[in-house]
Amino acid sequence: MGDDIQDKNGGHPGLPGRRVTARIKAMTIWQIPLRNRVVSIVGPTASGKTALAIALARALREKGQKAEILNADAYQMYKGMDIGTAKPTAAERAAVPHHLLDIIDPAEPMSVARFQKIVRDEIVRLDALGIRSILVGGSGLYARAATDVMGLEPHDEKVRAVLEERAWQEGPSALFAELEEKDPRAAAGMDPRNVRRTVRALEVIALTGKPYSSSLPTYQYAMPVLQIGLDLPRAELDRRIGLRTGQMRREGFLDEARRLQGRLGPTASHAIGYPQMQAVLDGSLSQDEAFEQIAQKTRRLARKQMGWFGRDPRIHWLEALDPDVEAKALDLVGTADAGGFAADDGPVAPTRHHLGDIDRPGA
RNA sequence: GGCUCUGUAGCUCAGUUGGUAGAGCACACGACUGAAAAUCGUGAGGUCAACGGAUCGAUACCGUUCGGAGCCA
Repeated sequence: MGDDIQDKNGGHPGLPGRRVTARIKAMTIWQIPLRNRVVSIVGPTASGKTALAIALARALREKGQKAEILNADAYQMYKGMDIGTAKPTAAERAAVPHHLLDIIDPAEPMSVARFQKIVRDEIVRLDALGIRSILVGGSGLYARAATDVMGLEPHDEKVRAVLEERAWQEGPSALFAELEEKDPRAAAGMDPRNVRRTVRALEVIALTGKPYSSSLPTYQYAMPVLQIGLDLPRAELDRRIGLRTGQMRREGFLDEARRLQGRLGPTASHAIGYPQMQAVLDGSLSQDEAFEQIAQKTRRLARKQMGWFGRDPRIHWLEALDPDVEAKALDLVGTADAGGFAADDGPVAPTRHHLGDIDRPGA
């Protein structure tokens, strides 16, 4: 067998370049072949991804197709973290089957690699049943891990712990110096002060003996996918975030956090809002201050998400405020299924102004 | 009314024994492969409350005014 390990791992791009990509595309040999094209809905929090996904699933159902929703959000996978993560409501879940919600305990750690395995298994399982997966998520890395050619290198808790201990003892620059020596290319791609990334690079090198790819693969799908992005003006986004934060407060976010007290693991404890609620429970923060902080952090998250998705040239952007978004999304799916789009590219390369700087002053 | 403290970046505050200023957070932009709602980088913000005095030179010293806080009456 001439099976190439690199390939199995998702391939490390940057070597052969565009030409090979084009050939693979022409042959449509997918790393993960599917009968039903996956639809991935991305965009900032509070842009209406869940609502669009449900509307789309229903519209497809009317056309005699089967489509169900897969959660691609790291924090909504946790049981009990409902209000703070703006999990779809019971009514929404009743409308269309949702998968990958409430699948792990808050104490458990989540990771891109683990998520990649879980979603892909689920996508394949549903596909075999003739069901199309509609992915809904706001985390760029997770969305990419689900649909893109992206092989994750191994991981070992002990190796990492040793490196982290060293970073603590010897300082980050000592570790980075070692990385520069062992893998100059990886080192060139990251900041010496970013301990997290330095540690991971050295971890991979220690485990595989091979250099670490410090940069993300080029945009290439591992399966038939259509990505739809929801865009909206910043002012409107901020307004919605404010409203949603207020709603979380009214729905009892504080009580939810009280129930989860002391049970949040390394990943779950980083979810926006929970540390703030904990501070309220400790008495070190007032509720008003806490919710103001939550809204602020959520706004920042939204900016970050817009930046991340704005860079992906394959996303087909729709205006969230457009009254016809649902119909337009359905059209996109139809066109994609008919082979109307090149496998990896949208019809129009997205430009900066798609991403909500409409309300920029001056001009 | 008297006494004391106080007014520096959007916010909380450093600082200059007199040579026109910084930090954290927020904001803008960016990087990103097993914590990603993470981690990290870069940048833009200030007639140092106002006016006057002394000084080569004031945000800093002196005076007055205005605004805040506290104590005593």
